[in-house]
Order: sequence, then structure tokens, then C-alpha cells
Amino acid sequence: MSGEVGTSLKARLGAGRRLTGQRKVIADVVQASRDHPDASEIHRRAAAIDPRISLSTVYRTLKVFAEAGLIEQHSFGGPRARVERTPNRHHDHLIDTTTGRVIEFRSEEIERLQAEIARELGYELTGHTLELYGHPLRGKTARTSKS
Amino acid sequence: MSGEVGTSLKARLGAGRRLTGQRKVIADVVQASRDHPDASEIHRRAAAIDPRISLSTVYRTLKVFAEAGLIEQHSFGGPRARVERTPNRHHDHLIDTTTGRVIEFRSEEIERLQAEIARELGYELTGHTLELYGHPLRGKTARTSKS
DNA sequence: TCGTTATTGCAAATTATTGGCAATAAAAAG
DNA sequence: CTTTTTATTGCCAATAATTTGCAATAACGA
Repeated sequence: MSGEVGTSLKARLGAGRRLTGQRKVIADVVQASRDHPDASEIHRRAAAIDPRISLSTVYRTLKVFAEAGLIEQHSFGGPRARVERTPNRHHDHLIDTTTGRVIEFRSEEIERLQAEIARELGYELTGHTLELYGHPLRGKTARTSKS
Repeated sequence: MSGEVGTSLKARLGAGRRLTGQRKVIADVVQASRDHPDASEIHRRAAAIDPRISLSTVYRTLKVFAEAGLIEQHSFGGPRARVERTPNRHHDHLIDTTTGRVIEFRSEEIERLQAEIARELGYELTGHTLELYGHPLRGKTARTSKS
């Protein structure tokens, strides 16, 4: 999934947590996803590998994974939470409003500014949400493309 | 509410739209709110003025207002949509995770960077979501405070 | 191998928001 | 001002996404 290479999934879940068959499958599904699937899509993919996985378990597992910092959830403007494994290097997203396609990008400049703004307001930045929405410029074609 | 001063609310709603009593009250409530109330809170405040206003109407009215560009809706991390009248000058928000308090801020630098990044990726920026989350720095006290 | 208890499946419950429909009331027409 | 047209409302049932109760099951430390 993500985190220090070499650390077992089990260990990353935290003390008292069990690494069940369904959690392994869900972790694999998330790990293999290059897009940003929502809970039911993850359930679909997981159930294809092991039919003994319920949607409830997917929801509960995603919550556990999120608490363990293994995944991140975004909304991308829609009603369902979309998932991605916590990336080694943080990035934000641009959503193509004409296709729903999600493009990842990273800006040191923006990251720096956010922390600076928070500090100026008297806060320590602990997290943020940054999503850009736009449509393709006439003629130009996007390079990266992930949904 | 917002928009060109002197233009009637009625006109701003758009052609074929009616300025009903409940819409006037809801507009007043939103106008008077210095915080960022959600639908049920707006309903509570509106019903205090005129009990003949239902929650359904609040939801429908907020949708109409949003389409007319009179208000903006944000999530601030929670499940309910939070509302604010469209400000004359756009701003973003920092949410105090210890109190839920919302602080508004504006950064020309970030606004510029977002548009630039979108353009570099081949997109024309049409909107964005930027929310910072953080906790107060020890000792310092925030200046602005809105919830 | 066993016992403890975290986890699961299933169904029912919640939460936020939307939709159907007959009644009502803006505002357009006369 | 009265009539007509039809957008809007209230009430309530319906969705949609996610959560929870509970008995059965299965991790995994002893």
C-alpha cells in the first residue's frame, strides 16, 4: 500500500488490529488501483477476487485503513468518497469537468503557501483539501489521465 | 445578498423565477449569517421568522440560489453542505479542527498559482475547493473567528 | 490447540437530500 | 383589479451513501 517499505501491512494496521482475508484483498485492490474508486467500486473489484466480502466490510475496512493512514479519501465534487492509497509524495487533484477524469499534480509552491498562511493566522496546518475543476483548453490535450 | 448592488433579488434569480415570501426570508437569513450554516440551521432560523417554511423549500431554494450564483456551498470536512453568500471578493477557508471554527482568508498568490497549474496541465480553471485544516499554535490566538 | 475478542455478513437504521403530487400563490394577461 | 397561468410550496415517501446491532466466525497470542 504505502508507508515505509518493508513494514508489514499487519504492523501498519496498528495494535489489536487483525489482518483478515478480506482486508488483504481490499488492500490489494486499493494497491492495484491506478484510478480513484469509491466504496462500491472497490467492493465490486474485491468481490471478484473473493465473493465472501460484503459492502459493509469494505466501508469498515476503508475506515480502518484511513485511520491507519494507509489511504486517503477525497470527494471530487461528487456524493461518494473516492479512495487512493496514501502516496509517497503528496499531491493534489484537478478534475476534468467534461469527463470526470482526475489528474494528479504537485506544487511545492502551493504547499509552502498553505502552511505559511495557516501560520500567519495562528494555526499549525494539519491537513488540507485542494481540488481544481476545469475543462480542456481548445486544442491542447492533457498529458496525464487518471479517473 | 451579493452581486451588483442595486440589482433586485428577483432579477438575480433569473427569468421565470418567482420571488416568494419564503425565498425572501431565506435570502435574508443567508444574508444576515456571518457564519456558515447548513440547510437545517437555515431552516431553523427561517422558520423562526416565518413558520410556514419547510425544510424541503430550504433545500430547493438553496439550489436555486446556488444556480443563480447567489450563494456557495462548502463541505468543511463534514457531511452537510455549509452555505455562505457569494462574497464580493473570493476567499478560501481554514477550519480550526479543535473547535470547528471557520476562518476566511484570501491569497492572490494561491489563486494565481492554481490558474497557472491548470493551464500547464492543459485546462482552463473554472472552479476550485481549498480548505486548510489546523489547530491553534500554542500561545497564539486567532484574530478572525467565524463558524 | 484453545480461548479471547476483533471482525464479518446481513439486515435494519441513520443521515442528508431529493422527488411526487395536489394545493397555493406569484406575476403575467386582460 | 380580476382572471389565468404555472412556478413554488408543504407534506411525506423515496433515494443514496454510509453506519450500526447482533449473532456467527475467524485471527492470533498464549
